[in-house]
Amino acid sequence: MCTHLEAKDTLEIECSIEKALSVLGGKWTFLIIRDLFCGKRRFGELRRSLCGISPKTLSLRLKELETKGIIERTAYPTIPPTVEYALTEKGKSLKKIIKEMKLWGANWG
Amino acid sequence: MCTHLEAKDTLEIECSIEKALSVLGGKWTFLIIRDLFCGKRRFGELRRSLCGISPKTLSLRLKELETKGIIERTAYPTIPPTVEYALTEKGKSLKKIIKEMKLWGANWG
DNA sequence: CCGGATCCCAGTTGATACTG
DNA sequence: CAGTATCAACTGGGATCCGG
Repeated sequence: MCTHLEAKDTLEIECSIEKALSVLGGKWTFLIIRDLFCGKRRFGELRRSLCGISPKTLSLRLKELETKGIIERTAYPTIPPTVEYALTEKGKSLKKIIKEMKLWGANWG
Repeated sequence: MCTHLEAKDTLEIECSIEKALSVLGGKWTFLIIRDLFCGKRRFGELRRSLCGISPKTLSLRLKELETKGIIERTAYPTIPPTVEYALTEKGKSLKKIIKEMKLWGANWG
C-alpha cells in the first residue's frame, strides 16, 4: 500500500518527504550541511570547500537554512569581518539522512 | 575530523555524498522514486501523482534514472501505448535514504 | 581583506499545445 | 497514452563592486 500521505489523504497535505525536500531540496544544500557536520565554518571556508559554488548561491542557501532553523549564523564585529555558521539541533538531526546517503554513494555511486 | 573524501583526498575524487547527489540531486527525483516504491507506475500515473511536474521534466528525469540504472522502463506495443516504470535492485537500495527522509520530515518538517 | 550584494548571462524548469 | 516542441519564467554561475 502506498503511503505518501500519512494522516489525511487530501491534496493539501504534503507527505513527509516533500516536507524534508522543501528544506533540503535546493542545489548544494546537502553539501553545505555535510560540511557543517565537521564543525563551524566561515563563509570563505564553505566557498572553497564547496568547489564550484558561487557566492551568490552560497549566500542564498545559508539564509534559507538559517530561516528554516537548520543552521545558526554568528557574526563578530571584527575587521575584516568574521562570520561563522554552525548546525543547530534541528540541523544535527539530519545526520542519519546524510549517513545513509554517504553509505549509498560509497556502495552504488 | 572531516571525511568528505574517503580514500584519497584529492580534488579529483568526489565524496560519496556528491556521488549520491549526482544521481538523486535533480528536482523531483526523490519524489519519483518514492512513488515507485509503491510499485510499477505508468507515465500518466506519475504525472498525476507528482502534482505539478511538467511532462517534459518527468520525461527527462525518467530517462536520467533509467540511464543511471535506478529504474527500468518497459513498453508494451499496445494501442494506445502502455509504458511501465519500476525500480531496479539499485533503485530499491535507496530505501533507507527515503525512509530516513520520511522520518525526518515527519518529526521536524 | 572578508562577507556578501548586484548585474548579466546561460542552463533548467514550467505551461501548454501538439503528434504518433 | 506517452511523450515531444516551443516559448516563457526562474535558478544558478561568474565577475565585479562595496561597506566595515
